[in-house]
Amino acid sequence: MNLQDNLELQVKSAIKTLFDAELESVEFQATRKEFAGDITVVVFPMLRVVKGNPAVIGEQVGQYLQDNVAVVKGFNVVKGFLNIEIADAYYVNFFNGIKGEKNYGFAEVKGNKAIMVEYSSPNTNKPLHLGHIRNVLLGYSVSEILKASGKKVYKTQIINDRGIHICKSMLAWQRFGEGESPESAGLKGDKLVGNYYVKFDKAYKNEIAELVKSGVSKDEAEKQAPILLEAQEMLRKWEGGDEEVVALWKKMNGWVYEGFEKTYKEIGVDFDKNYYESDTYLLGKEFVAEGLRSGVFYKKEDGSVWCDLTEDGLDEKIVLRSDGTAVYMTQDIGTAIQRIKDYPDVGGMVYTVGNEQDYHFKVLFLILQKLGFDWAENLFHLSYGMVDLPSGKMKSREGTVVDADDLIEEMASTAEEISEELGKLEDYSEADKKELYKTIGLGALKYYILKVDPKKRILFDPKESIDFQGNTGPFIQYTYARIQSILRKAEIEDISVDEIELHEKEKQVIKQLAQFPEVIQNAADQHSPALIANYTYDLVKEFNSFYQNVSILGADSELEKGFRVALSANVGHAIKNAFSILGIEVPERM
RNA sequence: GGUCGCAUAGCUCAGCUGGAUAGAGCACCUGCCUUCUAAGCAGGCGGUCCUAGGUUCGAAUCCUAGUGCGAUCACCA
Repeated sequence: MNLQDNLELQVKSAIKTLFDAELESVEFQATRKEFAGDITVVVFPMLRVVKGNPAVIGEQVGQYLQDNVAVVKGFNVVKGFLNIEIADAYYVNFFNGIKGEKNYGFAEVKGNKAIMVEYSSPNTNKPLHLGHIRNVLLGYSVSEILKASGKKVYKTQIINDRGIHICKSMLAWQRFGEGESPESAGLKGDKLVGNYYVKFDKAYKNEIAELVKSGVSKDEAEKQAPILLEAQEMLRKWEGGDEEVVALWKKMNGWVYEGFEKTYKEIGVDFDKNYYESDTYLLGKEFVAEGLRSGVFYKKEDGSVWCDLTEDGLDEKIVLRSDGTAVYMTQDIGTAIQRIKDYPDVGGMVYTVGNEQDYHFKVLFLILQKLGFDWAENLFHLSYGMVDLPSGKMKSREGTVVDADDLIEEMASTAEEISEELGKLEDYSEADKKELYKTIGLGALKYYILKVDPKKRILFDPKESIDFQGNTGPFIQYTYARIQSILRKAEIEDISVDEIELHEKEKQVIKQLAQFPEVIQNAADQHSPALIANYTYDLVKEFNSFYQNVSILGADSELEKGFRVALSANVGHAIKNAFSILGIEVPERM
């Protein structure tokens, strides 16, 4: 039983004994630094069942605890706050319990239901950008956090491989490409296809301008531009299975997938399974027909199929066009069902998608419930805020995007500049240096994005580079590296320490360490890597303060030295584990 | 217009189910490298927690209204 649970029981029995009253719960908080004590009981809520002066009640409860609980060695009362001092032995004992535990913080997998996390849903007509990076980092981290909290997790993505967007790139390539390929151009496939998407847009705009000049209204021109009509025709051909179009579609999508794979690999994320909308939209259609039979949906005169959600406070939603073709919703219905078919142990799903789609997912979940799937109760939209630039939204067509690959490279080269300046890596090989710069650069980027609450939007200014000092990834990596340095030098056998007087800084570190498992559970419940990031930062701050104020290798006794080395090692494990569920690597040196 | 989200120091962000004098980092200012890596430590400066009401012993936190910003309400995805 942990300290707080134990104290809760004791406080309850104190109230019972002293005042013959029943307490529902006890409110605890960490004791503020300016007061003596380790944990604080808030007396005010007790006034509901015990009448009296909170300071006096605090005194009495405090005395009771001191008399009856071994680990309570003292107390003081400030206003309605009972500050309890805990004996060092408790913390030493706790530490001995977790000493050397490499997996500290991680829970065992329990239950037989798995969660599927979707965390990427790219269109195949353009490369990944900073917005995708946030999406991917968030989802990957939430997957790892869920695993660490004891859940079985499948990671997946949905690739939006069909539709007018890819036809535009295909058409532009046909027209202007002259057979260009990633190999011939020396370009990543996604970049190449993205270029043709931009080329399409240029040609399209030119045609609109021409039409407007010849007297057509702008609205009309946007609808009539020949190149657009041709792209639409191409989409129809694709849906009709036209061999030539399908072959081109396969070829260009293949280029894009290769490019995506490279980027994912650079970022360091992976998927257990990929889904393609071209595979799942048909299943969606089947279930629309099914829903039509069961009365969940209804058909309008023009043949389009709708779901009436007005009773749920929402609007009517189209699930199938009048010409019988699928809409976004159709595909998502199909994809969800397909996933459960493929993985019957999945009991819930998490969709990592931007908050611009809040409404869409509200509707999707409701429709799946109406269709009667029991797992539809356990769907969660992990909705995150957009990443905006000072100039506003990122737009691929207008070239105002921060490209994912470029950004990762820039981060590494910033890390290189800083490292070179500090000059601590003289004896490193070029290859090792390069590896390290990548670790640090990516660490900075990932931490920068993950430390903020997912639902808040991020304003990213490319001119102001991401920090490497203070509350940053590299700061935490640096602390880890210093710990490893100590461990390399320590040459200490495993010493068991039962009785030792703790230095204040040591106690603070142990307290912080003790919270880790709970923080993971919290982060899992709230789907928030930010909680992990902030926790890690606090832990590292405590450790650094300890490190700078207390000599570890120069401790007065072998016993103390051994204890401090072991404590440092455990902080190292916690940092490494915390960062691993953020998807960030830690270096042995830096 | 309806709905949803956000608003805390000059900037970037914490603040858990309501609890003590609202915390960090960056920036600015002071100290600390002859001792385990100074990407660090110790300290200083800096706040109308958007506004107004309400609930409560107690509100940055909960409720109501308003303001500002963003998103969304397509036979687009």
